Amino acid sequence: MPRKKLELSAAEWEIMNVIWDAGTPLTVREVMDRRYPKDEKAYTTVQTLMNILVDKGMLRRGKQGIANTYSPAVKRDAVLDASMSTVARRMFSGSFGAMATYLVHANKLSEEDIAALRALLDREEERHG
Amino acid sequence: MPRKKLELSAAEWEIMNVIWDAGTPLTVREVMDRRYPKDEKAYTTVQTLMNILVDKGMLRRGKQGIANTYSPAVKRDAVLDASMSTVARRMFSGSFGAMATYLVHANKLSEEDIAALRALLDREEERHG
DNA sequence: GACATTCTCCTAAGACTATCGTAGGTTGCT
DNA sequence: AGCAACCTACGATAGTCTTAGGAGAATGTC
Repeated sequence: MPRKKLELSAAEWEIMNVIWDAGTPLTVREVMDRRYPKDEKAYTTVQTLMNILVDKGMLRRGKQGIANTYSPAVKRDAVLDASMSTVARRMFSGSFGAMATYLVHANKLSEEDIAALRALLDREEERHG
Repeated sequence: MPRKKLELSAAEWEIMNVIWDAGTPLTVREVMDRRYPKDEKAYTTVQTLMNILVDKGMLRRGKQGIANTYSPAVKRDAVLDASMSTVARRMFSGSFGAMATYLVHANKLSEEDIAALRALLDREEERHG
């Protein structure tokens, strides 16, 4: 049975990001070309990882000629939500507010980031009354 | 040799949080009492984890009678910075701004969180001119 | 002194991750 | 038909994470 946990390792994130960005199904070769053009990882390593991602229910396998193709089986936002919840739980006692505070407080945001964030907050407030 | 990477696994975060919160050196038993009062983990498991944390340079070992005591060797903020940078790199193409946007956009913040965040932004802006 | 308790230290199994090699199938060119 | 290029499937290895048991030292109690 497919596993349920919507969590990804570092290497898995790299690959999922390529595939989410692509918008169309990709082969192992295409992921290689885009993400590891200098063979930073072996072809078979990427292949193995992508097969694991199928097992995890993250990717869906298709066929294009002889080659397997892979497309997302879950939305990036869903994985993002699950992963960020885990981060919040581990590092901020479960509080997303504390995480936001950290970002501002720890000087992680540029001037532009701050301006954009403020604008976003204004818009949100308006939307919700 | 001590390792350098300022990264923690899930179980390691649990323990480090207890010790950072305490403010004083703690024994394995004390960590057990505070975090696993119902023996959710075996004593020796916690002990092993704490020894690993010493190896990683996260904890410093002391003595209190026969028992070892453990205190933080690194500041929580330093580990938070390193870990959040990793998260940003993996999940938000390295952008903390994108992470902040996500928090607001994905409805992860309560009314209070948003108000507090806005106040914080105001104060920051004032501080920097 | 004997016994229970409480430590420490050492060891290790099981799962997951990351890495890659090898064997063998398809395709297409000459 | 033969060969190179490319693909898949499978297996092997090493490392980390999580968990915990067992041996043996120190301490407290009777």
